[in-house]
Amino acid sequence: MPSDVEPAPVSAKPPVTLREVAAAAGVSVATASKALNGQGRMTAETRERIRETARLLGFRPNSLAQSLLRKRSFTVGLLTNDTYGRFSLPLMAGVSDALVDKGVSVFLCNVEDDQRLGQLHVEAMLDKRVDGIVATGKRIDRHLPVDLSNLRIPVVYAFTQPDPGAIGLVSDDAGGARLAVEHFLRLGRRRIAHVSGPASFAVVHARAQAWRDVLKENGLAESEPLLGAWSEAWGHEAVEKLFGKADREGWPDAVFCGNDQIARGVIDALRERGISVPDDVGVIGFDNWEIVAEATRPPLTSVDMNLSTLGREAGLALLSLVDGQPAAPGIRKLPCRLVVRQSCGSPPE
Amino acid sequence: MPSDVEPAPVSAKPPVTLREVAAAAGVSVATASKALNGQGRMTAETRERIRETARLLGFRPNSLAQSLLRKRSFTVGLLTNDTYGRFSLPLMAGVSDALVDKGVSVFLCNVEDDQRLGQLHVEAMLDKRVDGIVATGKRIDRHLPVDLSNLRIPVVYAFTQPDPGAIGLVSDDAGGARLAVEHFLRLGRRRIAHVSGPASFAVVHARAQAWRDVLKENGLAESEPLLGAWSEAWGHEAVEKLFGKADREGWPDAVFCGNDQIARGVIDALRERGISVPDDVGVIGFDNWEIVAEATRPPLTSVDMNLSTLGREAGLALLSLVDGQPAAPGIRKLPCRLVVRQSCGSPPE
DNA sequence: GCGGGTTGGGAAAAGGTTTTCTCAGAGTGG
DNA sequence: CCACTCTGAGAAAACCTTTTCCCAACCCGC
Repeated sequence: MPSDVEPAPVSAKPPVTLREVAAAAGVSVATASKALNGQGRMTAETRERIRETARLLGFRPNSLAQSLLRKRSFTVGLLTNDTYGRFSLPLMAGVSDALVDKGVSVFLCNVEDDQRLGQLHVEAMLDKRVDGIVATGKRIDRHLPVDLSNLRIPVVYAFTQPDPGAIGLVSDDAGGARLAVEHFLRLGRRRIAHVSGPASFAVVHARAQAWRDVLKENGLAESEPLLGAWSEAWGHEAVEKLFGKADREGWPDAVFCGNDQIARGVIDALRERGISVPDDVGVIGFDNWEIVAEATRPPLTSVDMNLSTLGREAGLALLSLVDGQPAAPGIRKLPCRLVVRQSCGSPPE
Repeated sequence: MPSDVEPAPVSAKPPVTLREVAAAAGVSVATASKALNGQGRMTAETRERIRETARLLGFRPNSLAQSLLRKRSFTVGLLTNDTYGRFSLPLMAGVSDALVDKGVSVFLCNVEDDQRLGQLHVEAMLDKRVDGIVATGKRIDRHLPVDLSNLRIPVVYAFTQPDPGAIGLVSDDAGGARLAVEHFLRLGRRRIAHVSGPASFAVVHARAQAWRDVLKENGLAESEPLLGAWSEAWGHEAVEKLFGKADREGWPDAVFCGNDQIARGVIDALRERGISVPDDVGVIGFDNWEIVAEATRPPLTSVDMNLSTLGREAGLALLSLVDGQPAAPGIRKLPCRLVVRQSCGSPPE
């Protein structure tokens, strides 16, 4: 028999159990358990000896067994249909971040827009006894393709349409839009246009309304927002509409865009027309998608929805729900944040 | 007592157990278990009755208990440090897709580049008795900030540097580069430049070498690749270097870029110089990041690394490892695919 | 009617942990 | 020396399912 010189864990060595620790320390499993969990009464000496033994043996409790008993799996599910992860990932990072300290892990499931897949994943989660579910999506005004309304376990909705009576966390789109428009105003801009995405999105209306409100509050002329697609191409088109007329006096001196891609299109189109950003026109985007915002020339000032904070809040909310603390249902809006780069110029002295 | 009219599951009703099913069907738990799993011997009538009872009660077996017994949790961990998910998400989609049919769920953990976080997550996974781990990252030539080499459970590396003796799956970068350069050649392009990322990346060398090889094989003049950053800005700069000289004869008629962002910068810069893509110069990118590739003007032909296939293969490989089937260690390269859009023009008649 | 095979189903252990209950022994006061 | 209270630790149940025996009853042929 080869002398077991030390490491070489042959890959198939079963984990050490509490029973083995107890045997090695010369106590019962009950005592061992209590020693490691700081429960029960025993001499400090005994407790320490058991702990030391456990450490030496590399004992790690089997979560499965614990979960079975405690009826808590210390696991939550994160459901999303955001394939590209543009929104899900920061959100997931937040959720995960909020939970990792408490020893809670996250099942991430992308259900696309597939009912069957959604059903499948939710059932898998339920079978694995997740403690709760965070539902998230790629837009605020649509449900995921699954029904989470009668689930026996808590559900928190983040950045997706919540079921009635549930807890939902979304970004404060109106507030975000205000941030942008007011930033323009502070910089002395007065003719502020708004170019946004399809009218079918709720956020488009929320942002447009806030834009209008701020203009009105400041006694400025209101106009119609330009609604189109969430694309660069639409940004180009919109510039054509806004700056196509010969009358330079009618040109805006600021464009607030519904997302960063539109903003990028706008900035590119302006440059092609020889209109300077930010000297002639300021531009603000929405989403603060760094990969886009930092690549525009000049880098794009943009509204950040603080998705990772949203995720963190969602995680914490779910956790307190899991702990049985009641929480008021309804939609909670979390503030956005303006990330200033160079597409708006500096404030006047 | 309110008549239990039907739904209204009061949120806190414990799941129905096998014991309850057995009681309701008037059999023992053993028989019930066997009936539901198609094991054991009993009259078809009994089996059917038990199944019907289970269905009626909405019984779903407790995965935790099953896992405890079978020593398989039907759960795998996916470790990544790719915060933006540019690479991880397609990969994860593939992994998940390969596993969902087998009833296996995926823990996604982003460890950033944080040792502590990595340690934490790996231990959590181990405690939860994941059946295996897929390690993935944002570049092929770096290790994750965790040591997975002595883990007792199978590990498959996908799109990250594997430990020696382990199984790794990566994209065939050289093959992908060949695809691009040969595409140019088929279109009649002869002066093919290469603009890529930092020299510190292994893929940069692999792709550049393949580019050089294809040129040499075809008796074309070789030159040095232009190495810089993975950014649009570098694409602009590179165009300045390549097309700055007055001598038009020395200009390339094709640029093969190390990623799509560089390609985008190149295309934009060419347009600004009045050089037509694809008429004067063809451009190919790498990564096929649709969000970029479809927004360039014209849309960008790009090499796709088939990451979701990579993920799927990784998932299947892990699964067979978990099932105890031996697999040859080493790095397996999966082919890339050229996605043709409009940045290279059409083949000559 | 009886030995032997088959059939239908149950009892019990196993998996690893937590928790409640119990108990033996030690210490204390009278 | 006795009754009582602590103290430290163990036995066992519980969580839920699977699986390995095991057993009773039935059927068959002789």
